[in-house]
Amino acid sequence: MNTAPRSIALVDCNNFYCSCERVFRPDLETTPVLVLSNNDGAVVARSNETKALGVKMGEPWFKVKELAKKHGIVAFSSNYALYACLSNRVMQMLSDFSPVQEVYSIDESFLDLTGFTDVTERAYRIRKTVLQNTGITVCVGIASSKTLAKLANHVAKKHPNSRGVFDFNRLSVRQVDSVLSNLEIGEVWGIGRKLNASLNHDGIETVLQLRDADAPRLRARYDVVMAKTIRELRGEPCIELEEVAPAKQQIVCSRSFGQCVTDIDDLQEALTHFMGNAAGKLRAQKSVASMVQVFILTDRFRAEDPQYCPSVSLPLITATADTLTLCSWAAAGLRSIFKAGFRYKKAGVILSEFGPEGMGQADLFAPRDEPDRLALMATLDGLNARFGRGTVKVSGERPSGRWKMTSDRKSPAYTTNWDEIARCR
DNA sequence: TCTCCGATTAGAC
DNA sequence: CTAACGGTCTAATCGGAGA
Repeated sequence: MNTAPRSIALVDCNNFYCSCERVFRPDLETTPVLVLSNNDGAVVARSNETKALGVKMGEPWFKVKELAKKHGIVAFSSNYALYACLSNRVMQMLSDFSPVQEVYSIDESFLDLTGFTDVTERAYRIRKTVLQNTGITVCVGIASSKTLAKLANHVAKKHPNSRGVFDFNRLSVRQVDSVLSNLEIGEVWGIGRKLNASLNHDGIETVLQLRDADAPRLRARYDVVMAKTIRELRGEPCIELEEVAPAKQQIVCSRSFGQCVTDIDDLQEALTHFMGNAAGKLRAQKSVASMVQVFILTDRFRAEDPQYCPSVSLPLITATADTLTLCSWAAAGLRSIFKAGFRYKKAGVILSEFGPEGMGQADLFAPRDEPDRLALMATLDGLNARFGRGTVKVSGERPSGRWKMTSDRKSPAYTTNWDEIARCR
């Protein structure tokens, strides 16, 4: 009988986007830094110094701007190419420390360290290796379930004397209770704002209280996810590591515009651009889609403007991943919902109802995609992979770019674009 | 009554 | 100088429509 607990590690990069920006700007090591969402809308990452100044996650940039100026906070537009590149390097490095890895998000990996005799040492080596090779600091939380590993990571981040590693498995039962009694349920993976308030209302405030709550009663009041969370808090692993990411069921590409757009041709141009992006992702996972959805939105924050947020669903007879075909469906969709006289702020496309590429779907007599069209798409994907996204794209005639998002504070593409590296001194 | 669907909600990052 | 609040994705649940 094997009674040894699992050792599941959650490795999480600290202030990831900010850390990425600093990798190429060591002069900003002690300067407060923040990173903005697409369209420079809201704060999505803060360095420790910025957090200390009271800047909140998700705060709109226009509300922070004054404070930023006053304290010399350096703000960056988000540079996803840079973050993805550094993420890949970090994840690759982490894979050396365990045969079982789940890349959970752009800055987090679960690693199964069960069976290693030197789990804590290994965790410190992970930290050291990633820091030395990329300049990015990570924290490691370890426990017998993913939910507890996430909590352990939170403790490692918060308590400097942990030196970045915290392992529940090395604690006595009493010590675990003590730690859990000092954590609020909002820190638990899966407990968001609504559930937090609702549980508080039932008198459950600490993680210890949640763990020891009457499970059947909570199961009745909440859902199966809550039941799993409680079991995981008790140390019983019931959420397994997913080593291979399952294929997406839906691919969305949407953006807010830098300025409002009134012209159907501008919306068309934007949708063509978004569809190029979405179809590329679709082909990357070797799927074809048989549903296209298109939506356009006015600015909900301008209460004085008339609002109009239509969308349309277009079921396709023939599933496809061909950008040109998908773009013409998107264009048809747009024509069917567009009304002049509104100020549109956002638009997007959604692909869904996926099937495997090359399978022609259930209807054997349905028309197939032209083979030379497939070859064209393969060539396009190849060029974009080799020379960077956007090297080759479908042309919406008369490109105006009036729909483009604001991104005034973007760092150069250090790791992906040679020209921009050269420009940066 | 059962099931399937779309829309809505909640959560994560 | 103004006005200014992100993008993707999954799972659960619920109510209505159709079998």
